[in-house]
Amino acid sequence: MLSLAEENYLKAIYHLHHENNKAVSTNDLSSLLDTKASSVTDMLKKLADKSLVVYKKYQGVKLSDRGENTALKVIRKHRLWEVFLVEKLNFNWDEVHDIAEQLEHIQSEKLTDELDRFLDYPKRDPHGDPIPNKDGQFEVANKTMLSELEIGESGICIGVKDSSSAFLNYLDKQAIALGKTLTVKEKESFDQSMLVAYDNKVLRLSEQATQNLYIKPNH
Amino acid sequence: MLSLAEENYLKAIYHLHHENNKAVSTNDLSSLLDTKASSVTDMLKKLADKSLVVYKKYQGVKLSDRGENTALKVIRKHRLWEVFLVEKLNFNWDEVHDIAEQLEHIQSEKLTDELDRFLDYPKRDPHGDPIPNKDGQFEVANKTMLSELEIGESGICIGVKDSSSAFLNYLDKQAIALGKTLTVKEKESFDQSMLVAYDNKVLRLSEQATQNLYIKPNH
DNA sequence: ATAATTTTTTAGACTTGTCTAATAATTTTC
DNA sequence: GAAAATTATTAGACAAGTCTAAAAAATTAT
Ligand SMILES: [Mn+2]
Ligand SMILES: [Mn+2]
Ligand SMILES: [Mn+2]
Ligand SMILES: [Mn+2]
Repeated sequence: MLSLAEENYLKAIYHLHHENNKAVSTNDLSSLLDTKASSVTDMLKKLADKSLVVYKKYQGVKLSDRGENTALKVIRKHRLWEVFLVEKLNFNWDEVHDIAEQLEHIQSEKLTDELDRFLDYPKRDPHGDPIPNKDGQFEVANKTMLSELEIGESGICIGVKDSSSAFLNYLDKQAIALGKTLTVKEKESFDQSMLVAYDNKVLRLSEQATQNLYIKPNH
Repeated sequence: MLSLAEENYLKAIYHLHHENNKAVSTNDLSSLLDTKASSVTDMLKKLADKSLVVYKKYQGVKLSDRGENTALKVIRKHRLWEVFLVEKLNFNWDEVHDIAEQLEHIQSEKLTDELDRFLDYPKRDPHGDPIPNKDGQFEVANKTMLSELEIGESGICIGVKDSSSAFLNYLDKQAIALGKTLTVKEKESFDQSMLVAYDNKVLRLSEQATQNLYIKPNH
């Protein structure tokens, strides 16, 4: 059975690997996990000994099949608990991440699967991220960044890249939520900001905002 | 913030203290927690440094007010999660303890209180144990051991002392559940076993069984 | 009241996961 | 292609929580 620390490393390696599609560097792990690089090196050796990662000195690290499987289980739990907190316990989407970071380490396959059933097998978490099923499979959505849309194009907001409280609160304040249809009215070449229409309003969104909103484009 | 180990010690001290109403010994803690006595001594010193317990060498340990408060919070969480698992996730009462041992350490007051609300402020857990409210208060039931009842007396089964899987499974097999009315028909002085009537049957219960069933006596 | 037994504490060690400081390898710059 | 900068690893230390073995205190028995 894996420790909390080991599970967190596997999850971090999974996320970083699927961001850039190449071996994950010690420093990237160190900054994501908020630990020193030397601690990361130590842990990578341990994970390699347990055949959870493939690690060669100075060449970064990748998950083994077993490692990826384990990471997906942790991610599944994280996202299911986030759904539970929002759907059943009245939490807002900006409040759930830290608690899910704790709950994702609870060990009980029956608990996970019963929770999944209780929530009616949700496909996405409150931030739009896909929830792996019991076998680790999940649906990849057809999505682009809002910043990629051209003037006149529109699409449905289906997720956030940055799920920090700060960004989620900003979206709440602007009444931008998952499921809303956004239409690009103008793009400012000076600062890449956009005028975006939705509901009955038009709003200017900064580049930081448009580069963190996932859109399912219409057509 | 307290570690998982510290919380488990506080909870163990709480339970042992309220069993015998006297200072808790190192060996009793050691056997309940399944650690060596020397480890217990080490931890008691740490807890005393943090003013969570009152500890004097060779004289056992008691909880401070802060320590008792903390223990009650952990117990509250443990029992609320047990209710959740049974009421919402289809768990049987003999399957919930080990998972609740993990869930009781999740840190979020809002989570605990929302869970309480979601479950409709339950007063007792699946084993009949009282659930402390937000302020640590709980209802003490008027109860005796089944073994204390005289022939002809009856009462409602409201809890178990031993909540091991083995005992709970045995009760399931005999269809003895919380809420059932039991009537003592005979007591055997040789082995303290009892003939007990409930539903439409009469059953012989051993001393081990009758000393682990809590009864709310009629009148 | 001494001896024997039991309980508890101390001393020293080990594991996990982390850190700092120093060193080594790799990559970038000129 | 050497020097400089960056990235990664090693060496040695530390805190938490545990262990074994030995010593000390308390309790029980004679
Ligand atoms: Mn999250
Ligand atoms: Mn999420
Ligand atoms: Mn329990
Ligand atoms: Mn219980």
